[in-house]
Amino acid sequence: MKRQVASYMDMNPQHLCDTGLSLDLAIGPAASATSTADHYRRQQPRESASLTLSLAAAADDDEVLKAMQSTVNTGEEVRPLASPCSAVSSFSSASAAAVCVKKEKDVEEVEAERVSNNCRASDEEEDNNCSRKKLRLTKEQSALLEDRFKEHSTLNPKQKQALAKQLNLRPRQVEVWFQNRRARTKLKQTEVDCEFLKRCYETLTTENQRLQKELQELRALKFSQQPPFYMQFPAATRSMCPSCERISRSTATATDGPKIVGSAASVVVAAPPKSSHHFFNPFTNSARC
DNA sequence: AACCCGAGTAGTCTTACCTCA
DNA sequence: TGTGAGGTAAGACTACTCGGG
Repeated sequence: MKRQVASYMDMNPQHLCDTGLSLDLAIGPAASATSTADHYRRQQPRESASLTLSLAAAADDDEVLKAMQSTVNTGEEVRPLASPCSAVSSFSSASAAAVCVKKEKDVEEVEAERVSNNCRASDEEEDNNCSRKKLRLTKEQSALLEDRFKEHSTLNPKQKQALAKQLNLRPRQVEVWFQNRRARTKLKQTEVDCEFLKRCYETLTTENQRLQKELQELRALKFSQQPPFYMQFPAATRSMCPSCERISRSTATATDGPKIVGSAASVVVAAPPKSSHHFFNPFTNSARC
């Protein structure tokens, strides 16, 4: 998709698609990389909305957190300027001729017209008439709402009234805007969480494959050598952990062999705790993480 | 009972893309 | 080949309903 629709989300599904990432792994088969934002929203199970970052921090954790922060903090809405014609057609049932006349007007004029065409707080009758008429907030209104949202994501009745008055909107409109804004924020957060979990999944999968391979090789060695291969190593070997570069004194005793296998097998589903990350690698004759 | 909120969704608008004359 | 009009799909946005606290 080359379409460059301005989005209120920095990391919406389409964005992820553009970067070659997909969400299907993280949120299940219902959502795919090609799913639209709406599709994604609707297919997403409720449980996923409360995803927690319970996995251990990954290497790129900071990056994810940064992204989260930026998406939450900015929350800016880059809406393309509506063309004069479409702006007018959005808020009045004027004839095509009238629409064409608006082409002559500049953007500000149209913006002002949009305000005047909006349902006003004081005009109850008009409220009924245009109850389902599409309202498009002006840039100024959106900006102020965003500012208030940054301060508080919820409003008390007093704040709502004041803001509605300030924006020349109905309190109900302000209330709905905040509800939708919170929903967008939550959705965005869910997307970030999904992306983070996906990366964790990929990392663990890679690690799992590596360990499985290692385990296989260890087993092959174990059965091909008599006496057991681990007996051939000196009782104590100095080696360096390639990750933390600490010299460790690995004691390759007879009990170490099965322990290695056990360790490798146990990491299939869970990453080993960092505190006990030193173990002896018979292939490199060194301890590693 | 009234109010607010989240989730889901309908309706509307905007834009990009495609086809065709 | 270039271009403008018309149609359409997708995305964004606003507002509504409903159930729950």
